Amino acid sequence: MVAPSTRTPRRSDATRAEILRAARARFAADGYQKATIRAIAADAGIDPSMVMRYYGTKDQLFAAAVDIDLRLPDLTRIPQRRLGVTLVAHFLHRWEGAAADDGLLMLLRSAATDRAAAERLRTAFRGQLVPVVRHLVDNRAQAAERAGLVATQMLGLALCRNILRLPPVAAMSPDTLAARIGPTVQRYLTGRLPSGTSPGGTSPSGTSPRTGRAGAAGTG
Amino acid sequence: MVAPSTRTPRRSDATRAEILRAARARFAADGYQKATIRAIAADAGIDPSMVMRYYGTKDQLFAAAVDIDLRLPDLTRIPQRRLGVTLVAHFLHRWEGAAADDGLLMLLRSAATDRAAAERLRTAFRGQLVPVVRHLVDNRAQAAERAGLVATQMLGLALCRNILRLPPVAAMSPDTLAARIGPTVQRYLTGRLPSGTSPGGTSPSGTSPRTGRAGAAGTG
DNA sequence: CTGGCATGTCAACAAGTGTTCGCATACGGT
DNA sequence: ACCGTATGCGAACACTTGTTGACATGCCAG
Repeated sequence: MVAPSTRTPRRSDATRAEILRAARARFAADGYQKATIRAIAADAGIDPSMVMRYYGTKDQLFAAAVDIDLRLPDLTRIPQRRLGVTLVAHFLHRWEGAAADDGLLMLLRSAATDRAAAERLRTAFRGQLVPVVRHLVDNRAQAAERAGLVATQMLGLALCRNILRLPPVAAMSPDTLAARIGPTVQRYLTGRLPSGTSPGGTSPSGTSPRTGRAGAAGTG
Repeated sequence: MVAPSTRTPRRSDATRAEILRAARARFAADGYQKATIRAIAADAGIDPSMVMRYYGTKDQLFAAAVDIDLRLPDLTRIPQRRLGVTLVAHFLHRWEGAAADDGLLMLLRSAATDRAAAERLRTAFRGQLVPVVRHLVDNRAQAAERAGLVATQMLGLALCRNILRLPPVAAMSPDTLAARIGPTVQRYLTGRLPSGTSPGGTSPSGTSPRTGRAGAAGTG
C-alpha cells in the first residue's frame, strides 16, 4: 500500500489475500469461536493447513484479519449543529454503505464471548473515538465520558440493526436513523451533562463542552 | 411458585435447581457456545450425564435457563417527564442491582453468535418492550419504531457496561448514567420524531405521541 | 535438464465437544 | 425384609476442533 517496493512479492500473495478475505467474512458472520479454520479454508478454496502455514495460529489469523479503523472524520471541521447526524450517518455508511467494512461487526460478534476481541474494541474506543472527542472537549475525563455515552448509542445501534436485526431498527432507512439518533449523539457530544457525579470535573462549570452554545440539542 | 401442590416433588429437585443455577451463571459468563455441559456439571458438582438426563439436550437446557422477564413497570403510572430516567434506572437495577438477573446478559452474550438466542431477544423485544410503549403511543408502527430506538440505547448501554466494560461507561454510577441517558430514552418515547421517513404513519401529524406535550426532552 | 525451494494436499494427532449406555446405590412403599 | 425405581457415576462413542508433519507438485535459477 505504502511503497510498491515492499520487498519480495511472493507468488502466494493471492492465496494469502484470499484467506484473509474468507477469514474476515467468516469472523464477521459467525464470530471468533464459531468461525472454524476449516470453514475459512473451504471458503478460500484451499487446504486448512495453508491457513496455519501462512498465519501461524487462529489467534494470529484473527489478529491479522481485524484492522479496526473507524475512519472518523475531523469533527472540528464539521458544523457544530450537525455533529450528531454526521457521526451517525458516517457509522451507518461505514458498515453498510458502499465501502462497507465488516471490521466492527466482526469484533462486536466476537467480543461478546472472546475477551481478546473485547480488549481490541476497548483499544479502538480509547485510541480512536476518545481522541476525536477530546478535540471538542477540554477536560480529559469528561471527553472520555462523552465518548463512552456515544459508544453506548452507536454500538447499540450496530447491535440491534446488524446483529440482532430487530425488525423496526433494521427496517429504518439510514437517513431516518440519522435523523432519529443524531440528536442523541449531538447531546452526548456537546450538550450539557445534567446533574450527576461528574468524575474529574475540576472546572467550576465543568459540564460544558468547548463549543459554548450547548443545551437544547435533540429537540429538532 | 404458584401452587405448592405442583405435583410430585421429586427427590432430585435440589439437583435440578443446582444445575439450572450453574447453567445460568455459565451461560451468562461465557455465552452459549463457550459454556460447556461439562463445566456446568462441574459447577453444580455432579456428573455431566445428569444434565442430559434432566434437561435432555444443551439447547433445551439453555431454553430452560433463559426466562427473560424485563419486569417493565406500567409506564402510564409514571410521571410523564420521568419516563426516561425511570426506565434507565429500572434496567440498571434489573441487571446489576440487588435482585439482579443474568437473563439479559446471558441472552446478549449468546445472541451475538447464536441465532436462536437472537430470536429470543427479538421475541422479548416484541412481546415485552413494544407492548409497554404501545400504551404511550397510539400508532402501532410508531410504537414499534420508538421501542426500537429505546432498544438501541438500552442494549448498547448493557453491552458497553456489562460486556465490553468500556472503562468510562463501567465507571459511571447508576445515578449518573440515568441522568445522562434518561433524556435520550425520554425523547425516544415521547419526543417529536424529527424529519425522516415515518413508516406506517398515516396520521397527518403522525409523529406526535399520545402524551401531547412533546418536544424539548433532553435539555434538562 | 536438474536441483532447490516455495506452494499445496493428505492424513493424522491430541484435545475437547455433546451425548449415550450400562452399572452401582440408596430411597420409599409394601 | 424385599423389590422397583429414582438417582448418581464412569466410561465410552462419534464427532469436531486447532494443529502438525510427511509427501506430492509446480516454479525458477544454474
